[in-house]
Amino acid sequence: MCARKSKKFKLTPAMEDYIEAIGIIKQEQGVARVRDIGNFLHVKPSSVHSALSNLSKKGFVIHERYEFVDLTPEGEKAAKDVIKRHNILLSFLTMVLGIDRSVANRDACLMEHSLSGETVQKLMKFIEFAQNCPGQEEPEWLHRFKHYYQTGELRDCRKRAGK
Amino acid sequence: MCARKSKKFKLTPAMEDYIEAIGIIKQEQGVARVRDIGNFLHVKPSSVHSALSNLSKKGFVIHERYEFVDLTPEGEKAAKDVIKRHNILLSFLTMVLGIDRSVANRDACLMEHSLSGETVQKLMKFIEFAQNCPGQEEPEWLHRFKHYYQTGELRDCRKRAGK
DNA sequence: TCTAAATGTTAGATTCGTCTAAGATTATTA
DNA sequence: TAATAATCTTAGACGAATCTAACATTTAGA
Repeated sequence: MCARKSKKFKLTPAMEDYIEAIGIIKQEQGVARVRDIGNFLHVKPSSVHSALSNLSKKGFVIHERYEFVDLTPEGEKAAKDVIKRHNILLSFLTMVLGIDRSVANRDACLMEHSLSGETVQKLMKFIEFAQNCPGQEEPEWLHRFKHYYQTGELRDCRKRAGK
Repeated sequence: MCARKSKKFKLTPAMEDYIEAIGIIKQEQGVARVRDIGNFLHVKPSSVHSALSNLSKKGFVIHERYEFVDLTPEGEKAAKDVIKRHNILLSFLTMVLGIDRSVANRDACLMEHSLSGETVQKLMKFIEFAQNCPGQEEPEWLHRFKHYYQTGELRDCRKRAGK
């Protein structure tokens, strides 16, 4: 339990952040520049540069001197994957737990690198479950949770029918 | 969104891991030695040593040459805090999402360093809510989620009474 | 067009967390 | 108790991720 040294991830959290940033910036602005990435991640252009040359060697980004930054197909795939993890966490934190969006975003940014595939899957299903209960804006159990959170009071959690 | 460089944490994830390990080992075996900590975290004794001298300078651990390792009151507090975050995540992953314990533990180890106070609070309440629904081993909504997860089928999520 | 501002790159330093290898100390046991 | 085993410490190296400061290139405006 709690071993240090990940092994599991080919990409470090930092590298995932760069790839994610490039994906988001490209999506928002069409192209990504060194400066944009630096602003997005709050690091200096020189840091971006060294990260990019690393990711370039590893085959995730394309970056010619003084040019725009782009993702390779593998980079695109990685970006989509991190962004998905981020959004799943964000949805859970805001929709289910009712956490403030900015706090939720910060937490999601940090946690998005640590989720196993299994957890991503199940969390996604859980959010779907919370969203898809038909015929209402919010399912009853979630409403009850919010009530419990605010008042500390557990209202009728009646036994389920079968079993 | 997604700024690198935490600023927020006085303790790095690595340092939190060391403190947590010491707390757990002390709790299980009475005393913690360099070697135990190294085994626990899968790092070499020399790494433990340098971490300890760092934590010692910062006032979280007490460590005299060739002696057992101990936590200062501040270290105890920090250990309790991380362990709590770990356990909350573990409970959520296993009990609510139904994730395999070993996977859940691995995820919890990585995520435990990234939870804001607000998220810890709400997640704890959520688990209490799932546990404390009276008169049953598992609340109905959780049962429904598991059904949904296994079959993809949403059973009657009836409208809640009021509102 | 040519110069100033913006942007990008390079070199070199720093911090963190790890390692290996060698030596020091403590514990065990023959 | 003396040799051996286990444990701990030190020294030095390395990779990752960042920074600052100086320099190069591109872009845009006068």
